[in-house]
Amino acid sequence: MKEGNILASGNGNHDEQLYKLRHSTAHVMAEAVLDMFPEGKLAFGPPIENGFYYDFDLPRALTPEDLEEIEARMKEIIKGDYAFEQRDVDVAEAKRMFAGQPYKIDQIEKLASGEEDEHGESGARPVSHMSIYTHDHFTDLCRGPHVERTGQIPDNAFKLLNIAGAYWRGDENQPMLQRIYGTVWPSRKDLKKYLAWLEEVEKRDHRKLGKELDLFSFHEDAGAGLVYWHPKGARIRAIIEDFWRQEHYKGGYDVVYSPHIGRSRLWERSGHLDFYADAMYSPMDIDGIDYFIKPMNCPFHIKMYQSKRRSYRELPLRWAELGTVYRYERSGVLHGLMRVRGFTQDDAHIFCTPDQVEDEIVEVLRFSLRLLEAFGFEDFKAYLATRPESAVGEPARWDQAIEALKRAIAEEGLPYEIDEGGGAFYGPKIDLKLRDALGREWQTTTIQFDFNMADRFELSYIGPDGFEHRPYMVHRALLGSIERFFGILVEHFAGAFPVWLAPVQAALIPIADRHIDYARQVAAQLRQADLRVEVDESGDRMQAKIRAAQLQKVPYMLVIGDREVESEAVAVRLRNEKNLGAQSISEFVAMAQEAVAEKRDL
RNA sequence: GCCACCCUAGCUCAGCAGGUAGAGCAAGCGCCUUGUAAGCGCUGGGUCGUCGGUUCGAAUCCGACGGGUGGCUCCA
Repeated sequence: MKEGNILASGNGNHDEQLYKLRHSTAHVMAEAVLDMFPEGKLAFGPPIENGFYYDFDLPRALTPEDLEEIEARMKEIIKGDYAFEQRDVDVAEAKRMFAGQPYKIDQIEKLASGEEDEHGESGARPVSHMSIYTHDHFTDLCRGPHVERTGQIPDNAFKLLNIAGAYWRGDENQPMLQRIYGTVWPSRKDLKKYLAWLEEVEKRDHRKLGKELDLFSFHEDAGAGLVYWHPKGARIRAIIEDFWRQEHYKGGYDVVYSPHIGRSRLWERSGHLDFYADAMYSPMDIDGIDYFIKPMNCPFHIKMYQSKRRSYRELPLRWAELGTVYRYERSGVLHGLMRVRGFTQDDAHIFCTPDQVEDEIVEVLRFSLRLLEAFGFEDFKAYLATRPESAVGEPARWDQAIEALKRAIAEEGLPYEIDEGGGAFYGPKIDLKLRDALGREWQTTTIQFDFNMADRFELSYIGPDGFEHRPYMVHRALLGSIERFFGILVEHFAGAFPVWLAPVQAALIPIADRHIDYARQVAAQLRQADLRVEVDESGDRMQAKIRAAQLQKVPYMLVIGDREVESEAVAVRLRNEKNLGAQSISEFVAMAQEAVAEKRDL
């Protein structure tokens, strides 16, 4: 997950300034840290989106109190207004200067040998000189650029945010370093804006809202990463799934169901046991035969394909399934609904002839965008993932498939980036990321070109020539995982779901107990009109009932007192605090149904 | 899995120089019968994540395990 750039200036010069500011602040922080820990070892400290970090190897673990002290020291360095001075040194001098800094020496050697360039990319040319930057008494190996003087860093617009562990060079076999994340902005106002954004992120956290809105839970005593859908969460999920199913039928798909476990031979054949055994749940022994709970649905759909002879005349076959899969995710990566061990893929496999595959991929892209737009998302970006190191299939087929995916993206006019080596072992893929209401990117859709499974299972169809041919497979999930997509929706809407998704669309609020009977009658009528309603029969006063509905983010609050009973009406209040006054039941039904049909907020 | 931190009633949290637990909200009951974001009162509720250790004595100190948070690595 990447944080959105809330300044979103789109101004290249501005970005350059921010880069310098953040990079320079990282250096100032490193100096402050070394002041506190003279024996500390420096690793890398780059600027990043919205801030910077610096990795250190320190004699003890940092505490939040240390951050305050480091910040105070940083302010002094800024006040000192030291110049950032750049110069080039040769390898020998660089090694001398960083003699006590093993990570820097490592970097110098990698640069000198050409093993890595200054971006950490491999295959660079050996260099004889390298750039260093000095300010005050701190020097770092660095290609810059920096601001001219430390005094140009606004001392009231930076903040150290948190401490985290990070492996040296991102390699889990290397030492664990301590990383300090910080943020810095051109002005105090910008910093405040960013901190407010972070607060908003926290407020919308789906784990917090999930609890407050009674949508789902996890149970440590019953297993980590396994989701329990409460009635209200399940209600929303059912709506999503119903909509999904209808759209798929309309889009020329068929919906299928498959088992949750399968014999080991299935997973050997598919290659999953070779490539992903570590991430699969351990086998269970049934009558002396190993069965695995499924980490993917594809082998099952393949078995169905094989259930009879296929003709080119019935292709493409588009089989979709809301298939729940289980994967053993390492404990440290679990995160609310976003990363779980049991989840439901909105999966589908398309079996087609080689000359159909490109059209199919274009159509899947189109279909996916249409589906996601229905949930209120508008901003998408594509990522084209190419051949990973451990892959099957000849490079020529990969190249051909990648070209096909490129053409599909071009046809939809989507902006895209190449994700080098990010493909699945069985084929390249297009991932879609959407941007949510806070500007954050989330990966949902994945469309994978798979020319491996069909080979492994020796799939075939009879062509017009009467001979057997190998079909191509496209593997796709559009919402991704239903659990994760639901979490994204919760955060995107901050729990205030549009009417069509709201688990309770209207809260009926009788002012006094004598209005309860009428409220129940109204509720029955609304249910007949396919609206989801609840009558608040608690002993609370009206104000408290409104507050309760408001906190539950119920779109419509229907207040019922003597006047409404008398005139067979309801007094409509919206969750945005607008008061629409009295409406007849049919008026309200028409309004609510329209909001549902148009998938509107209210 | 790795580093750091955290785990006290359903929820949010207080209790931190070790002397066997509190608040607000929620819940149950009662009073009030109410007009657009919290009416009042009473009551019940916790083997302080689990196990082990130190101690006369542990929610409080130490260790292991489980779960979580922020990152790193990983993500078919």
